[in-house]
Amino acid sequence: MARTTGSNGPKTMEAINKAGLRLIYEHGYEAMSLRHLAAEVGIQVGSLYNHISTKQDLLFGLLRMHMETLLQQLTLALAAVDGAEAQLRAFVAFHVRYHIARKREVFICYSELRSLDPDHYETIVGMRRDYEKRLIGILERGAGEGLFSRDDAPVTAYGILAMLTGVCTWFRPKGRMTADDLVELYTRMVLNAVGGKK
Amino acid sequence: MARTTGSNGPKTMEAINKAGLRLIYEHGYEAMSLRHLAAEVGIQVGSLYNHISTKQDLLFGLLRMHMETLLQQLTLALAAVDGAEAQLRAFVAFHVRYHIARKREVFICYSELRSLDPDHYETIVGMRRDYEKRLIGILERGAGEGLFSRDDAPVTAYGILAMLTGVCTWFRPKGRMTADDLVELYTRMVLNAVGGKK
Amino acid sequence: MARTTGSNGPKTMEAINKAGLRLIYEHGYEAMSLRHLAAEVGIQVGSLYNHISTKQDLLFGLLRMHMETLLQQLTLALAAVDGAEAQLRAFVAFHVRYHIARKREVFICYSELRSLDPDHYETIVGMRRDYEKRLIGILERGAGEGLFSRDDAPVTAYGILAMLTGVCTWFRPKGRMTADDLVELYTRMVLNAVGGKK
Amino acid sequence: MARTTGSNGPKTMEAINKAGLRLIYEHGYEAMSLRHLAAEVGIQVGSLYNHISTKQDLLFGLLRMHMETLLQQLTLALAAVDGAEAQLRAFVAFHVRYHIARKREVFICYSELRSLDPDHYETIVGMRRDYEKRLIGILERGAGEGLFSRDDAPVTAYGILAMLTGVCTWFRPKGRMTADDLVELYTRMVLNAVGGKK
DNA sequence: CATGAATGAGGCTTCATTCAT
DNA sequence: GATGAATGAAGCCTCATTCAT
Repeated sequence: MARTTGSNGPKTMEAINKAGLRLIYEHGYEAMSLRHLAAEVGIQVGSLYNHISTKQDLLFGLLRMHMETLLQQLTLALAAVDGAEAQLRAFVAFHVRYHIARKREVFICYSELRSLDPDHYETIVGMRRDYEKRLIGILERGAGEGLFSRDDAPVTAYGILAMLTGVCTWFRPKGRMTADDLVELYTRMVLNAVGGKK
Repeated sequence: MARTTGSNGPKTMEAINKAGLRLIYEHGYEAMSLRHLAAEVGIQVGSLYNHISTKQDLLFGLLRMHMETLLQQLTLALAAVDGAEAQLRAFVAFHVRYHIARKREVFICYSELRSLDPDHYETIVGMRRDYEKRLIGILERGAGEGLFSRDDAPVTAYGILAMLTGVCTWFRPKGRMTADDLVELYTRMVLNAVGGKK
Repeated sequence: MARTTGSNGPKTMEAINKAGLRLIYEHGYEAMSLRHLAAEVGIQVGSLYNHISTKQDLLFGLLRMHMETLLQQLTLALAAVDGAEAQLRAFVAFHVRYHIARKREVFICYSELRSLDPDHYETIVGMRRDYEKRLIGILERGAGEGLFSRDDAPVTAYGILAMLTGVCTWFRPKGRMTADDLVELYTRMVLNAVGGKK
Repeated sequence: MARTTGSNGPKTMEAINKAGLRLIYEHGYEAMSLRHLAAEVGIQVGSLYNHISTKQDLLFGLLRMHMETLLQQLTLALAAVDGAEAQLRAFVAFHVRYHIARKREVFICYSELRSLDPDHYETIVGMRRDYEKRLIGILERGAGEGLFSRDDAPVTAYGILAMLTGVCTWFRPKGRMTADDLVELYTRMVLNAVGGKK
């Protein structure tokens, strides 16, 4: 499949990352064999090692790149707006859209954490915690301003994140609902869920 | 660990299920070897086959048993109450408590779906769909009675389920929050999220 | 080759050791593949692992067993005689005969030291040093009694050992010389070499 | 190590030989990878092939160069003296000093014989036999003149060679003994060992 | 019911070598 | 002369599964 003969260095690396992402998503890291990956890229198994150092490194590379992009883009998305409510809206919209667009990266970043070496594990989990702290911060600011409920902010955040992240499990772009509809619905649900006034 | 030498038939099967559940939870189905499992149970690899027919069957057995229990207990929990709101409260309470108590079964029932043979996959996914339908039914009834919002019930249900199920990822019994606190908080959040009056 | 079908456990282990010894002797540890070894034994490669834990362990097992036997037999050989000269004669006779009889074990015990893991290396080298000390002790006792020269005993011992050990490189049982002839000649050379009177 | 970037042709070849000698000495021919060698030289693997034709050729080149030098130098050393005893003394002194000075070349010339292709093997072994014949010749001449014992000259020679060659295994320049001391001691031992008068 | 030895496939990784640039 | 990407074979080792005892 996808034989990119005559491909040069960078192209091959890119092809490995792309195919690797898909195969890990579909079969899981443990279940994906490098044989399979190489076949998908259109090279010999041994040739993979001109581009990656180990199978583990391939996984780590994918997850780290994902987390870096995620954090970067979130920063951009939140920089644009002021006020706790607007920021919560922006967070929900960004998170949902990003998770729909990159459902495979997101999925393996959760499901394959346990396949990481201890060091790599710590790195990724640390980045994830940074991400969560952004939402927690918004909730706390909102609660401080009397906009949101004063419930435990981390636990509230975990609930919201789980709910929003769930979309990459079931959302289908051609389903009953558009991404816009979904963002609107989930924004309303989240605002209601944390709504202090009432 | 758990070397129960001299164990007789049913006890061994039980030990296999218990150790299998833990090992699959900790390492994943693909990454768990029968050698590992046998060592944990305290028997030789070959002896496993006096109790299970294949590795795949062990997984399927665990997942099916889990889903059967889940559905059964949900039925009991919902049978006790009347009215959409009370049923929604009962659902949230049941789901959260059950997922906290059986986090390993719940986790592998999501994460190892892809490790199932096609037939087994259909069976388990079918049972899961039954479970989801119970919540969807409650939401629709509540919407019909004007208690809940009239948003897309399945999508709303998916959001709620994802949020509630998330607890088995992060909840620690000795953490800041008791299970009761958590149930209360999440019940409120869910009711707010679907609350139609406003 | 050498298909011992229907062979049971201990027999297989023995066959592995025997074939392993020969192959390591002929090709060297690094150059001997487990494929090759398994074929020689008449089993599949994977089946080797029912008897050995790693390739390294196979090597270590062979070397340790060799050194243990060597030390044991030397003790027996020296226990039978009294006096430094008689002991030196006994040492030479024992060493030459043993090294002729077990030339393969002896050879790999020198040549494959570097293939051992650090721990295993220390163990074997330690046993070798014990062996050398026996000869050094005899030389020192003899020198003390005025029978042998008073030259540096360890260096003298190394020279003697190298000379005697050399036999396993070139001695052929059907050659010009019998083992008895060889023992006689080398005994005389060694006694002359260390002879103090003069 | 030894990264001599910008090295030109002959220098690179020299660096390859030097590093190759050391790596083969330390790890063995089979265990030394060209990757390892290239890294040591400071070039890429592929670049090695601008200087050597195969890995086997690298080995053969090292061994042949060693044997040529050895034979040449021996000729020089023996040309200087007359008489069997003086020649034996010269042989011992030369052999010990050379083997101390070039212990790595000497060692691999024994240990890696088996790694040579049949043709290369014959060439090197032939040169070795030439070398041995020089000592055998001396012993026979000495025996003919009544200076040495009339024992089997080749076997006597093998014993002497083994003893002398052993030095490259254990001799340390900063040890208890200087090279001069060693030459003196071993010369005496050898003369005693072959001494006919007595 | 448990054992341990066997199978055959397949896992990740390294290797010597080639060759277009 | 050097590079780096590719090859294809082979390395050690682990796997799920079977079966005679």
